[in-house]
Amino acid sequence: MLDAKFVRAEPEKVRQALVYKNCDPTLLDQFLLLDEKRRGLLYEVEKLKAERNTVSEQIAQMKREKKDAAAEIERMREVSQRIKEMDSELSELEQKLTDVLMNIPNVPHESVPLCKDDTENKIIRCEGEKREFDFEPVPHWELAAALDIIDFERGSKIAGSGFILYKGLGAKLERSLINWMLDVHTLEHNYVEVFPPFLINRRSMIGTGQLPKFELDMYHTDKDDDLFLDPTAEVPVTNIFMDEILDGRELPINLTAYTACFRREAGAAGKDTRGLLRVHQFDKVELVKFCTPETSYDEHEKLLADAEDILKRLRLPYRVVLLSAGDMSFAAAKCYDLELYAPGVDKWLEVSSCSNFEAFQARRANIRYRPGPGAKPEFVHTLNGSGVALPRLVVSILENYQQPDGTVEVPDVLRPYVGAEVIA
RNA sequence: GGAGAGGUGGCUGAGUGGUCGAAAGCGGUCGCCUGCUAAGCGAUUGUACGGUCAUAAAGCCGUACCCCGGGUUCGAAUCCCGGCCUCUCCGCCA
Repeated sequence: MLDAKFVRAEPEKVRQALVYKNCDPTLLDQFLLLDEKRRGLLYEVEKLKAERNTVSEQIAQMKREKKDAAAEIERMREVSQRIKEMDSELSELEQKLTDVLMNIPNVPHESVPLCKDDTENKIIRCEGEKREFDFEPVPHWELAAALDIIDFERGSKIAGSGFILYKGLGAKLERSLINWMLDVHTLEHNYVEVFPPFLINRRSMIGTGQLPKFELDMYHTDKDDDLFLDPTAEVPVTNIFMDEILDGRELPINLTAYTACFRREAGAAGKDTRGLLRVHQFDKVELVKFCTPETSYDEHEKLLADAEDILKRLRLPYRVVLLSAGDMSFAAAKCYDLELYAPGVDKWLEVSSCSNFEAFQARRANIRYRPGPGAKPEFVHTLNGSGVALPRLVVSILENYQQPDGTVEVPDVLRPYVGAEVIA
């Protein structure tokens, strides 16, 4: 959520954000109109409340002196009635105002290309060499089926399409990757590991910006519980400090978490759905940072480097893409995607989005810090990035490390975890 | 699932329907003092929204906030109802 004062002061920046992030541009005018109305009404009702407070005090005084206050009480009865009516009108206005504000996206950082779609995304750099094959590389679903490490049919049988059953060394590879990535981030990148709940309440989903706009993308339990299945560890981990005031001296706080992630992927039907490319449940190791506004863009680069390090250590070819405004998420101010090359499907696959949300999430989730002793609390800046998401990483490993006989070499760094040099 | 207790400021913890934004302590900040440190003394110390000012800061004025939402009342931290959460005991269970 943006600061109402910012929207008032910089309407043109907000209008631009609405246009380039493909949101309803009239939201700005709705906001300004409602805001104006609200301030007028607020002034009126507060005047009445001030009167009520003074007269109530007089009544108390008169009662103490045993004087008759019947006339004042009668008058205040009417004033209170009036206040009640105006208050309910006001809270209706405020509800509308919040609804509007909640649907206004974050403003892109000045370094972000202004474009409504992905056509102006910038490839910042490519890392690692694409492997030269002296045979025709096959897609991961063929490799996995032949090696019997993923059973797509039985996964579907249990849950539905887009749900994966890993087997044998496939399951072990998955578990190894999770453990290895967590070890790298905690032991070498200075993150603290957390293991959050996988079911999340509505308030938290609003806090990070998944709601109210994207409710249909989420799995939701029945009305009595009103809980959502974790779509990304960003949600439970960012909300750890909801409604708290952090000590500025503790910042930056770096957290990493493994969670399963659940997404309905409504509206993505038929697109890249083969094999592991787009699934409803997947594993992910996430990186989350809380920092001061002064350092958030430096921390953003560090976050990117920490995620990239995983891909470098696995010696996989990838590229770094700076997303344009229209391709970024609703809450982000700036975002880099990491895309791994997968030779079997001959595609660049997104395995991480590293975003700086500035104070957008912190304002919604009410996460503040005290810059110094006795100083006023300020909103923190929050950042997160996948470090990294598993299915497409597995795709890239299988397809890049495949051998002519259909077996797959295990990357060096994973061998102690998998306990094998080859998946055969 | 059943029974009970409770949710107060950065923290601990009092609290009477009106003089409570809220005692006290801790912590923080500023100053004094002790030649350093520790201790001591004095003062100060919540947040949000709106207004005033020049849509700067400070100041000043107002309103709201003692878990959340309703209600009673001229007036609610205080009384009533609903919800959420925490703790204890029992049940069930990994």
